[in-house]
Amino acid sequence: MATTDALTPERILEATEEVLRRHGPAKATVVDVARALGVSHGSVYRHFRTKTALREAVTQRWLDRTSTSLSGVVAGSEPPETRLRRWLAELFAAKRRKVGDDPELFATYMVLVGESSAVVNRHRADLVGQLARIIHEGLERGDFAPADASPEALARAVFDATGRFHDPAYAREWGDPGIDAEFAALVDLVLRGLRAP
Amino acid sequence: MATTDALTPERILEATEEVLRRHGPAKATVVDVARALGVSHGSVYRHFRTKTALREAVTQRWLDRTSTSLSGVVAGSEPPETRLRRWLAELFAAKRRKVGDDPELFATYMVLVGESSAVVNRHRADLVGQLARIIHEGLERGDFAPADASPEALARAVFDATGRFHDPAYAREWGDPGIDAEFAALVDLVLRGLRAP
DNA sequence: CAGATGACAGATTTCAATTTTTGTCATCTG
DNA sequence: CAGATGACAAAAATTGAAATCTGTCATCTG
Repeated sequence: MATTDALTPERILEATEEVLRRHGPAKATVVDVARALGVSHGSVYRHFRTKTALREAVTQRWLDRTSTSLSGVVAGSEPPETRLRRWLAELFAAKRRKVGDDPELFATYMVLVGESSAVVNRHRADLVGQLARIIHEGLERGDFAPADASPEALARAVFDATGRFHDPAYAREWGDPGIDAEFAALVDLVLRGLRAP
Repeated sequence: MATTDALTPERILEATEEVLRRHGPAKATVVDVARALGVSHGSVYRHFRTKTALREAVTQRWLDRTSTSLSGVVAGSEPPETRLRRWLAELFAAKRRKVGDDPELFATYMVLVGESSAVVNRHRADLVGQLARIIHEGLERGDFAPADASPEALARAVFDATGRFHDPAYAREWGDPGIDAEFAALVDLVLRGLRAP
């Protein structure tokens, strides 16, 4: 079978994701991954130097799926304010979906957050960069007030301000009643802060 | 000795705080507290039904010291915007001081946060209430724009938005370089959102 | 008799022995 | 000879027995 024969990083990531889904981050071992692929664990180590690197690669792929989907909103043609609202709403929705659909992968992600892994930092920087692009456009068009802060600093502030609705540390609260109203109130406040008078 | 003779809740709390400071939340036992007081652990249980109740009482007292100090800012005579800025800055400063000066009590507090204890919820409600009073006054005076949200909802939004600078989950980042600039940027954004055009 | 005590049962934690896992590498194989 | 293998040492996790801790309560004491 030519398609499944070669042991590629891609195939290993696929198998690792599956193993993580089944066993969770605490129980999943490299030997499990090797077994799922029908190879020895030594072969897995040929492609990923450590177990940590493997976990990070899986998480990165998983997080990138969110970034990619959000970048569609950034590239949209609606006015910046609308895109910013949609972007924040979609980020919140995506995170909620991730907890609900993939609790084990979400737990893996939270392990990396706890270790403040480079992967998580890159993901955050990615998202803040997307925000900065929307805000930059809003400033240029005059929709947003030219505050004395740079688009990057504003983006960071918006990201921080909405942390309760995307930081995994708060995942437990995402099912609370009233959470949507609180999200709406916060987004309104932040957007009033950005908007030109 | 009349002053130290009676076994009062107050004396127990004092001793518990000391034991927690020395051993941390993981190692401190009720027997340690009793030993520090020179009584049997049964006597401690006469005043606090469980070890959890004792931990919560200590934490509550500790958190109340912050609330009380902040309520001075709420009662001040400066314009609401100034008080809001000061209140947020003092909350951030107080939390930083707490981590630095009392790491073990801070760790105890974080245990309760993890258990979403009633004490922590009361503390949060307390703080949001203080914010709401400042915001209410600002709305009445016309300094803040009468958004379609209630002072309480606005207060909650402000509290959530500034979480990175008071939620203990972020304590690790409070020493990062640039944190003060990020705090300032976020406060500016939030205050622009509140301010009347 | 109000309040303290400490023996006690059950729950939890600790610690050391054992097992499993990680990561390396000399060897093998197609 | 590129890539896979599995034996191996060191590190980490698991296990189960022993020790400690929590919470109760019958008893004691000033």
